[in-house]
Amino acid sequence: MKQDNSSPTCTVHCIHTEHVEQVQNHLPSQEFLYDLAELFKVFGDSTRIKILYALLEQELCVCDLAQLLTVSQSAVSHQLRILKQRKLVRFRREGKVIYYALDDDHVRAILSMGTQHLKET
Amino acid sequence: MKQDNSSPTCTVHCIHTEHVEQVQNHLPSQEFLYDLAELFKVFGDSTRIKILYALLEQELCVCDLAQLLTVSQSAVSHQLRILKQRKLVRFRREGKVIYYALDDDHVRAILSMGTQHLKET
DNA sequence: TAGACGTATGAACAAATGTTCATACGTTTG
DNA sequence: CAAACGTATGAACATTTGTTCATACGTCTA
Repeated sequence: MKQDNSSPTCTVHCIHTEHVEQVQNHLPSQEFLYDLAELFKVFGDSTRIKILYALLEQELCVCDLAQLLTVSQSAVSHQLRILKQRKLVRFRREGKVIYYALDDDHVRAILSMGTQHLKET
Repeated sequence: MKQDNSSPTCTVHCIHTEHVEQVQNHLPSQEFLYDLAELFKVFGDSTRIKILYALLEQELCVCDLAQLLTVSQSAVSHQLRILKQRKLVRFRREGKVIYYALDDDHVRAILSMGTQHLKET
């Protein structure tokens, strides 16, 4: 996250300047790349992955998820909040119970891409 | 990562047992879900995302990447090691210079799925 | 073969992240 | 309306993670 223009670390020599410039022109904005990383970060936790896979099957309440994953209600709730923020899950209230479900078809696609990569490794 | 069978946190009441059991039967193995999370974790860092996007354009050496991303050679190298471990990039040596390139077509697919999700949010 | 250069890597440190604990909130029911 | 229940949330803590710094490794060249 830091930048050091003062020291000639290596930045000066080597370097295929044309390549760098060419790539630079085709690179998406810093902001976009940052957002993209933030999105994948959400998939980068096994508890959340399990939640997503579970909801892939059917909608579930918080308690169901807690039991299914054998983690505390609090932990699940915290993770659901993150998934909610990223618009990956949605919820509906039915009395005291809150049911969560997937909010996006891309979830399925992203998970399956990851799976394919793992299988071919 | 912990489990607490002793306390009746919530686990006892509520719970749609049939739902939980049904989902449980369709859930992939813990190990697989863990590996999947580990894979996405690699995509969950903006430096690595930038590297991948850059290599999407063309093969580059470590110095090129360092300059392109304005991070130190060391930092890039550490990140490349992680990408290598996950079989996301490969490299070839040409004298002193080492060129990195994408090693997998899924990278492109995964990035584009993420992009689509961001666009629709 | 010694020096230069590009790259890799281990240790240390700072920042980010996930869980736990305690507690608050919203809804239902007696 | 008070108690019970399912869920949410803030703070604290421990772990993980990414960068930096120093240095080692591998290749080329004088």
